[in-house]
Amino acid sequence: MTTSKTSPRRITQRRIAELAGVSQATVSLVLNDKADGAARIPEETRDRVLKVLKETGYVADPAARRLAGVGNKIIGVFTYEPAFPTESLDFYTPLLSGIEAEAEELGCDLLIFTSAPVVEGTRQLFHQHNRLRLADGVLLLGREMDADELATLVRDGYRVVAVGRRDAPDIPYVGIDYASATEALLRRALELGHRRIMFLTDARGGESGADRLRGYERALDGESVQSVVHPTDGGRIGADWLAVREFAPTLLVVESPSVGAAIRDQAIADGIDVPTALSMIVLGSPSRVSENDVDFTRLAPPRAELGGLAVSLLSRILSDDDEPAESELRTLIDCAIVDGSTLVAPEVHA
Amino acid sequence: MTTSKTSPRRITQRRIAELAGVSQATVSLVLNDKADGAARIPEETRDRVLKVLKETGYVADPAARRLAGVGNKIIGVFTYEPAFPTESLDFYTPLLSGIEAEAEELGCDLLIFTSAPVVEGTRQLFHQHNRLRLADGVLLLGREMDADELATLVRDGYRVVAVGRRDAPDIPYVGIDYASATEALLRRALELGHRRIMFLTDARGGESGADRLRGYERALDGESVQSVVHPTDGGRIGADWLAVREFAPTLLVVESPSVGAAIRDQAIADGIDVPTALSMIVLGSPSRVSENDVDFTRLAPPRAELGGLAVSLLSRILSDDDEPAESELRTLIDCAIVDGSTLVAPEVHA
DNA sequence: CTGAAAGCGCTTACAG
DNA sequence: CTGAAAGCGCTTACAG
Repeated sequence: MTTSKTSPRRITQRRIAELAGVSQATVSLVLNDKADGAARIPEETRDRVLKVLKETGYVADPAARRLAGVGNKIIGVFTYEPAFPTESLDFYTPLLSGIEAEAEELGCDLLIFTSAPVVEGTRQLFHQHNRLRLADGVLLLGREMDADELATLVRDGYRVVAVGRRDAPDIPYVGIDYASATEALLRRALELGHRRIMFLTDARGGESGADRLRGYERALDGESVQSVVHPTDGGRIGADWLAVREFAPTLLVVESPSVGAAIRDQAIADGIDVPTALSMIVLGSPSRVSENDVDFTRLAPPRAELGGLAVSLLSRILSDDDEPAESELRTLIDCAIVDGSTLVAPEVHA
Repeated sequence: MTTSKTSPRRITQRRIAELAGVSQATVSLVLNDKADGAARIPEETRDRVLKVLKETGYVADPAARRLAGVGNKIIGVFTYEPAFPTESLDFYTPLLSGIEAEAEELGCDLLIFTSAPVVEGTRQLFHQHNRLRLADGVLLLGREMDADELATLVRDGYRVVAVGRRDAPDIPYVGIDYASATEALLRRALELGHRRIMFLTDARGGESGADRLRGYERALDGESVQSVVHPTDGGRIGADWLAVREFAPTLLVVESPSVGAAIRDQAIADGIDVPTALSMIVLGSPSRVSENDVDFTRLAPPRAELGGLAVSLLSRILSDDDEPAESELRTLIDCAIVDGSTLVAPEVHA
């Protein structure tokens, strides 16, 4: 009768009720501070229940609470690529850091959907036995996301927030205003006199890549500039460098920090001085700054802040009393610019 | 009647049953492949249900499953310090990487208990509303853990595995055999002729710190060696370095990689060459190796592997058909030694 | 072979 | 002020 296949008969509200000599419902009421309103529980009873609660160290079964229809303060985190391998670390770690801090602040736990099977390098959100429902809401992280999948999520009533701007309609996000920052940085270069510019873009850039490209184009629009946009997958730096040499720009704009560093090494090796012979701008920052990094003139996206903001947006979406206005559902935050040492005026040729 | 305060009336087994023209129980049976044994469901019915299941993209509510008593493939992860801030990153990241990979392999999600309030730098495991119960089992990560708390966990029937050796009885763990590795490394130094040795220990070392100290002492036992053990909190490197200068060892053993790097900088600044004037051994590795790191002779704990092993031990503990033997519940794995460039024979003085 | 029913532990109207 | 009861969505004996 008292046996159980699971743990040594864990404690329930019914047991607490027995111990305190009240009904199980009363325990629930006390536990959830619903003791005001219609149901006023006398101080004395309340204290008795509270005492037993303390003594036993009881906590309500989250699964049961959830089933009974209350939120359980769990924020799902779905990363489109595995989050902790070293390759992804630079991208995800600062985000997760901000997410963790804000979740802690709000008293939320984080459910990381590692079970989603990886197909062709990308995690599949909807798989049999997915535990999406367990979370009150879900944060979506990744460079690229399938628009149809996002639409399905929203249609099925999941509360989600994407980290990073999304083209897909109806999906709330917090993103970084890469377009403006890129444009501002490029204008600075134009003012210095650069008129021959090459942009080494990241092949798998997603929306944020598109934004950076847009900023680049906006800055150059109407200026008489020789410009080439060259996509790279970061895998064949040698070939990329050859393309750079061939075009011979005075300014090289590189999307990815790691590609930027590799290209600069190539330049040095080829006897081309950066920045005197070739200025460089990088549209991002390595997450872990090591002392010996080149001090690139670059964009410094506030990723930790972004993660935190995504959590708080999601939590407001989930709240009853603080729902965000329509305009707050899709916002961009400013991207800092770091005045590094790799952007100078081009050498003047006769 | 069809309204709901939550999502747009999410789909349930009852709905699936209606659609397929069977009973709700049959849907559950098909879903869980319990269609053999006593209840044989005809292929035709089964297919019909399966078809509807596919079409609707139905997945069972994990909270309800959990409440009904089935495991839900969620592994809880409790970190005694916040996991993602930069300070903790070196310690937690490789562990999480291994944990993530193995969880993915097993089809498990990870529930990170970020909601646990931080008191004096340490997260409190048992707080009101903790969601420990939601996980099938819990992984415990951290340098130091409260023995009483661990005992409570086990007593309350939680299935847990600690990452790192624990003194507390009855608690399963996977740890690293720091004692043997430290001993082996020190013996190597002794063979080279070192007889004046200083050990800069980490103040908050926990069990693994104790193991390293034990290995150190075992190596020196019976040898005629001048030895000093000096604890540091890593905060006052200047003072630590003064202590080193005063004792003037030929070999300095440093527990923490970051302290090791800082001390070496001090040595260089003071004109003391490493390793000719002072050999150094570090009893750990920085998680992120950057090119310009000193190539310390050191221990290289396989942390990612450790994380993965902890997950698989936990999953075996949770399984019905593959429960680990008593002896497998508490195991240590070997720690690699890296032959760096900072350990050489001491200079011979007259 | 399949359906009706109990039960998992909670929350929350609804009666007393 | 408090208790009895319904219901959340499942799983799993137990009857037909």
